[in-house]
Amino acid sequence: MATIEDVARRAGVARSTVSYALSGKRSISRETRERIEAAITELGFTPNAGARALATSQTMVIGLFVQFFEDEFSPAMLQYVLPISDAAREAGYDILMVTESDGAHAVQRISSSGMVDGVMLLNVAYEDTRLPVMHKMRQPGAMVGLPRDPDGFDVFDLDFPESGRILVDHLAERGHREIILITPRGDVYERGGAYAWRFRDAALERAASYGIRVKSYFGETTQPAINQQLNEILDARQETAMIVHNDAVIAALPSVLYSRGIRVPDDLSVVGVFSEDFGRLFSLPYTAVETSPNKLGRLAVQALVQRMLSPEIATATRVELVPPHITDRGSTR
Amino acid sequence: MATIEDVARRAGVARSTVSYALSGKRSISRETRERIEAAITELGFTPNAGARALATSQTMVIGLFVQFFEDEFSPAMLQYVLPISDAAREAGYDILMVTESDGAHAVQRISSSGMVDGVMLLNVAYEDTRLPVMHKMRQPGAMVGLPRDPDGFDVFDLDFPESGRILVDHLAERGHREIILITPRGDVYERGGAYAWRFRDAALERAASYGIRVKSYFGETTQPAINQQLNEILDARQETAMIVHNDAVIAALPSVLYSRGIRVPDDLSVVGVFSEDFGRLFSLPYTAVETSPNKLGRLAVQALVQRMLSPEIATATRVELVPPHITDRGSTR
DNA sequence: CTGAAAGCGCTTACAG
DNA sequence: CTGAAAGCGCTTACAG
Repeated sequence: MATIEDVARRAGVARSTVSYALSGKRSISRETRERIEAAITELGFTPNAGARALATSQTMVIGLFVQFFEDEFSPAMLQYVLPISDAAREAGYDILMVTESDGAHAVQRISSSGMVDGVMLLNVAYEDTRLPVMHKMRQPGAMVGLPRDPDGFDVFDLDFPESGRILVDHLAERGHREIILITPRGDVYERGGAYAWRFRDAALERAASYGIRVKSYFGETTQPAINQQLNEILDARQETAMIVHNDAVIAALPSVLYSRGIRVPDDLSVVGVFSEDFGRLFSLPYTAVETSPNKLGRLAVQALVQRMLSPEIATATRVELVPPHITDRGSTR
Repeated sequence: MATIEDVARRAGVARSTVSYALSGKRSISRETRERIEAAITELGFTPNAGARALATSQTMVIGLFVQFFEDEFSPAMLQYVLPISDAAREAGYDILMVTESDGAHAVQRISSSGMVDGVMLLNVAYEDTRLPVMHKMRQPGAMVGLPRDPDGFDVFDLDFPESGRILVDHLAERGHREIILITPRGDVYERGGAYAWRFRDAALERAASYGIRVKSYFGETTQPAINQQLNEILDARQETAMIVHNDAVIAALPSVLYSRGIRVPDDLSVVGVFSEDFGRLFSLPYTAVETSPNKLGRLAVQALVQRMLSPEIATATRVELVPPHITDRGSTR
């Protein structure tokens, strides 16, 4: 591999001149620049990223920490990863994707060895074990998902309480007085998936204010348990509407309803919480709160990039709950 | 951040001694080692990855190049990414995941800057534009998916021709004489997704040898086109069996069949090509060739790691077509 | 407008 | 068993 030294020799200049030609940090005479450019082309020179990182203390890499839980539905994750990767690249950063099950250890390992300029967390739990490590590392951090202690980070999340409320409002306006609510699985609550109870508590409270009765179930996440549970729920059903806040359940819902001959919205009103892409993937004909993974991912990257560029704001805390928006697919009475 | 110099000073030894204590590449007296270890703990020292990479020419990072095509079904991709990431970590490597749409440029950029020790390609096309770059780069490469010119790389793929044959055999043995075949979308052929025609050609040839008539369709990949096409195919159907080699179509199939009252296998035999995880995700009750993304991903990583460790084999070519295996879910006559 | 040199934080022959 | 020093390939004050 050609080094900057090779280029300098070939162009008959000093290494520093080549470096400045590359960075544009000082003006170079036309002639010199052309000789350097020619040499670079002829030698096929690309600066070595490791050497550059060592000299500048900048790797131009963002660490993306993803956790996969057995009890969660994986396709949703990709919706965040892709926009994050794209947004990072647009800002000139590459993505080191880390999927180790011991997330705290992974963050520690990657941040302390200086492999990345910033850390991005996905699938954040309320008491996330990665947060203590994040607080001590020298790089700035951002995340999608609201933890208990977001101090010093950029945090983006859907406004889940408001999501719960507007779905209840939507059904209340249409006269429903008894509602089924299917939530994430119980484990998610125990693990501290804040989105689960933030959504549910707000929905229950709003329903109570209307005098609406809500029957709440922890949804399953794997087959055949999903279908079995749905059938049991539907066997016992007296309610006229259903709110589903569980990706795996809503993905399975159309076939279960078909098989039972339950028509939506004539026999049952259904609303959910999922992204447009997710809905398209599973052909879901249900009105839903859009979860905007795309938007959340991009916002988080942009905020993180800002933070990496200006250490002054490195200690500020920014929590942004994106307002929910209902996509009406006509699945309610 | 503490450096190796800080540790050396604190332990009262030379930098080199600390380095050797870290790597274990020469014996250190008990006392000295203990002093060094204490210093490391007290200072919270972790070697700087960039400096190490510069000194050793090893980054311990694998570049994973993923392409997302509009006309392909994304959830399948994650099934490869996860096992690859896990297998890499087990071997001591991290994953730089690159999703740029210009794959050739991305490989060029990452490999020439020395950010990775090896390159892994996913979603490989027959005439993959990334291959020419791969042939010129200095790092070893591996891929999942068979290109026209695999020279010098480790290539792993499902044996698609054999997959097509055993599915035809499976239906032939059960007496089917007329079969519907739904393939990937036409674009995939044009783009050079070899798995598409390798599977189809072999299936058609085997069917011909039995005197079985096959009606072949390019499947759609997005709703509502999928359902519409399926309905048209089923309206015109005279066949007794269906082979589906298209993720998006098979994911949508259960609800279409439900809605038309077509029972499997009583009214129609159905077989597909998908992984166990994929089948679980979409609750697919169909007999299928297992695509083993898990196995393919891990094999490719292991081969790549071998290659990175022993430059002697760096020029060898290894093409491994994993024999297909049918998972019988009772969806045929 | 350009060069010579120090320094980033490691590893590894070379010496003893 | 341990140290002093060169070198990996860049960037950036410092000088002119």
